[in-house]
Amino acid sequence: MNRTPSTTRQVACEQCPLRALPHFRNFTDTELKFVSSFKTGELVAEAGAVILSEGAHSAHLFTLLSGWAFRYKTLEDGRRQILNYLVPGDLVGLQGSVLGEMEHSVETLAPSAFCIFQRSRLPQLFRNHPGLGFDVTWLASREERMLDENLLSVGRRTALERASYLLAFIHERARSVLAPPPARLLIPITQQHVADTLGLSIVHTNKTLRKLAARNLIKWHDRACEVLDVEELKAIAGWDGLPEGPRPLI
Amino acid sequence: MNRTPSTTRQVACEQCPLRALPHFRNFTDTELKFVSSFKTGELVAEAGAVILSEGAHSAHLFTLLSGWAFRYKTLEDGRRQILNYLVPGDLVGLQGSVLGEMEHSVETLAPSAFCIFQRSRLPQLFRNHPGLGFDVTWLASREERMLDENLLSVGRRTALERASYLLAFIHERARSVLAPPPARLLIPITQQHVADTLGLSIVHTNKTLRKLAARNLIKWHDRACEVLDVEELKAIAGWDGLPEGPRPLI
DNA sequence: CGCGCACTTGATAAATGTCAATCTTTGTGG
DNA sequence: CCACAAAGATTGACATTTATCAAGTGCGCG
Repeated sequence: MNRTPSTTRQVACEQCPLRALPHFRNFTDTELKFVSSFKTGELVAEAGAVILSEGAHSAHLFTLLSGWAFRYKTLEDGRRQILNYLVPGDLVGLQGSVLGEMEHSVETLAPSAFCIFQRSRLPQLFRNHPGLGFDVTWLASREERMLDENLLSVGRRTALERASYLLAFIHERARSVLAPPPARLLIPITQQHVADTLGLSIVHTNKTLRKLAARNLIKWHDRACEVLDVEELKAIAGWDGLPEGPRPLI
Repeated sequence: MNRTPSTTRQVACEQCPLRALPHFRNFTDTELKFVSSFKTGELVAEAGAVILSEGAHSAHLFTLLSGWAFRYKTLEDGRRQILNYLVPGDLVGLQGSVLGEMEHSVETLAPSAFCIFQRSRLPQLFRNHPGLGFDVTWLASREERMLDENLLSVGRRTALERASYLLAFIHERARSVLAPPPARLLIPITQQHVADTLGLSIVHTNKTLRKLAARNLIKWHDRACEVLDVEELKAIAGWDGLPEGPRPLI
């Protein structure tokens, strides 16, 4: 789970395939130019790579360009809580700005590429591009809303509701950043990931997922989950879905 | 639980008693002047007042000036999850910026006063005072870190650990914004609040709190909790405490 | 081929929830 | 000043959910 990632050359933001999606708001040329200069490189990693590590200092912020990853924290005895998942376009590492030391880790779920930004240039971003500064805040606020919902889920939903919410949630997030919606969307997670997100044991998670599968709402593949009926999952969880207008991409 | 709050006249930020505390970073005169003009009024409310309501549109941001409050979400059938607590200096309402509609509610726990800001003037803040813009992001990021820890707690800590963490957490936060540390600090919550924060039933919460009381770590008063031994609570939870450097106050 | 990892499953244990009373404190009205 | 109501806290008995333990299956890969 700790293979070394590698850094490669930069691809210009102006040609970023993500940016073309309707999901992301249009940037002005000036903004785009700055973001492009803000980006200092790319990080390519295979599945299971730890990109950021709890307790470590990191000089970087990352935006997931392609692939899948997740944020998590652990207790001393190894208990792990997954906090959220990253889909392409998600910015991560901002939390470290508060004191420089990361309080959570980030690990990839699949081969992934990240854009690398220098944390030290953030003040410059705020100074020269107030609109982008606002966007960063907007993204932080959006992450907070997702955490609120996850907390509600773990604290107050039943095991079946939690699992339904989680899979619907990830599915919706991934859908929104996939160019041509693929025929089948396989979420590359194991049941251990699901368990660590829901705050359940792996055995109980398995039994819960089987119930969803028995109702034809999901299909479990090897190390991957396919959502067959998002609407029914959302209904079980009592969740309305993500309020999605276009969002900034930094 | 729904008494009408009332709005009163403004008190200048330059004389804000909070700002004098070492806990808050110093602002330049220009920054202070802007913040003061950014503030358009004050909201005074008694205990149990709903300041922001899930689903509603709010044109305002609030900073808690004095008192206590909490953020929460509810499911349709009434299950409630408390997301975090507000102590003086905390900014709330930013989340609504993402789409205008609040996705959580805010309610007071004690007689409280809030500074009122116009959400519509946020862009001006970012444009004219990049440092303050960065501060807003910093605050959002800090809130996210607290949520991460709460989520870890609810998802992976045992009932006793959760209760220990929560009380130590609230106690530390309140301590840091109290001018002369008072001899006794009474946290004005009911066991129902604790239950809704920890994701436990009220009965089990009661039994858990009694264990902590039996060990002389806390003392439960009428509608209030007094922490007697923070360090031991932190040890039980395996929590290191808040990394507290000075923070901005907006 | 055999090992490791993910996934399954049944039996049992432990944690937590629900129900139903009781008790205490506080506030209110007579 | 007392009676009473309401809200919060407490407790025991019991039900349900979830965790743990222990095996097994199947598949991919060296």
